[in-house]
Amino acid sequence: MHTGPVTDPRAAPGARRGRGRPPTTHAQEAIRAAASRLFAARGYSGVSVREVAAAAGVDPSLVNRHFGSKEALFLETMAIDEGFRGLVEGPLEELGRLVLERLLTLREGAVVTAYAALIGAIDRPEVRSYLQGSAARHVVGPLAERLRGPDRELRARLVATQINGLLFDLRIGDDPSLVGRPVGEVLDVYARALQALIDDPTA
Amino acid sequence: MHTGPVTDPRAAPGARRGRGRPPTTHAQEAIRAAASRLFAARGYSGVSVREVAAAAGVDPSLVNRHFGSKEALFLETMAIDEGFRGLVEGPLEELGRLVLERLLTLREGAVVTAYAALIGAIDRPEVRSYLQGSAARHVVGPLAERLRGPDRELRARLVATQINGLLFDLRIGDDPSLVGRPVGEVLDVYARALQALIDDPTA
DNA sequence: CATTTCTGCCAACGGCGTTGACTCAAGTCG
DNA sequence: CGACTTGAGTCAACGCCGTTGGCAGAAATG
Repeated sequence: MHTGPVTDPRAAPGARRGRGRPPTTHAQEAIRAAASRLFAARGYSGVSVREVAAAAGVDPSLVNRHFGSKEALFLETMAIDEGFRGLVEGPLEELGRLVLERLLTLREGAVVTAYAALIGAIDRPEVRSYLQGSAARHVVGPLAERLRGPDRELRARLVATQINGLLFDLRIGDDPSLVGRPVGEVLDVYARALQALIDDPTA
Repeated sequence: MHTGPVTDPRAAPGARRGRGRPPTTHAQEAIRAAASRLFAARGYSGVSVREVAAAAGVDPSLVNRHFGSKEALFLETMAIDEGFRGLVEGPLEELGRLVLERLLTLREGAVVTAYAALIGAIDRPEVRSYLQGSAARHVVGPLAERLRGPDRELRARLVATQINGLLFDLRIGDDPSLVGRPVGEVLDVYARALQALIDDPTA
């Protein structure tokens, strides 16, 4: 059930190879597209390799041949952490609000959907270490440098904790309190909590 | 490989039943004990039903006969939310600190271990709704009643979000920043963030 | 004692992620 | 050109998974 042209000459077995050839085949791209859609919609454990293969119109063993394993495919399609780049940039005095505006704008977008899927697969050690690294790269690291006052590293770490809490609750809340609520309300209230960690406590 | 006395007369097939009989059999208790230990140590997806049965010294099919399914057994052994009862009791002025003291005291205890396992199984819809209900019962409900000022429900909800964030990070942090650190440090810093939601913003 | 109830055992089901052997087209090079 | 290598795609199978249904037999019930 793939909509693309089945008669695409590139789909023929033993597709072109060589120097000038693109590094991915038709089947690889179909697998990646199907995996992105299915994992985002139903999570890691809710989608089987055979299902991805069927949606992509290929043999199940091709998935592991091209991507190594189900988990590697999952990380390759869901781990889009450049979406969080620059999350903690901006003036410190209003950074709490700024971070939340960015997160809630991202909401419903591919980045947050992917993060929800990653959170659902937190049992997997490799997913866990990816999330650790992502938080370190995009939140703790950049923020700790800019904070003033004592406990900079810890405060930055706990800002990441608050962000994780929000993303986690967007995940466990299928419809409820947070989602569907006017963005401004959540924003104003939670921004105070974030700002309490950003402000220099001795000032 | 069960250490208990195999010759325990109660272990004989067709153990006693009837009015005065305890509502569980030897096998049921062995399964429950093995499941508690294994799920707490390695999470939902890291433990198979057959493994629990082997550790309990019983046939795998007995697990589903007595507990219905793997997921039901998991919830029955890990869902110990009475451990969070009274979490948000105490004077509002220092409730942020008080809540964190309780949580970090619980840390390393069975309650937090079980919650880590539940968080790891957040993909399962029934686990998700259990966690929602638990937060509503022990945090959002009792706290919203006591808060003063605007947005009481939302502020209580976001306190639960912050608690979830902390528990989530205790889960994804296998060893690092938060765990192993002097309890007082995390406590003092994060308490400010919690208190920012508890205090009446108009006061 | 006859009947019901329920524990526990066994074998099997369909589905899972993954692997290895194989075919065959495309590219490489003597 | 022809031999060789490379890698995509196919097929069948492996071992493990959660779960189910049939069966034996002891305990409770009358």
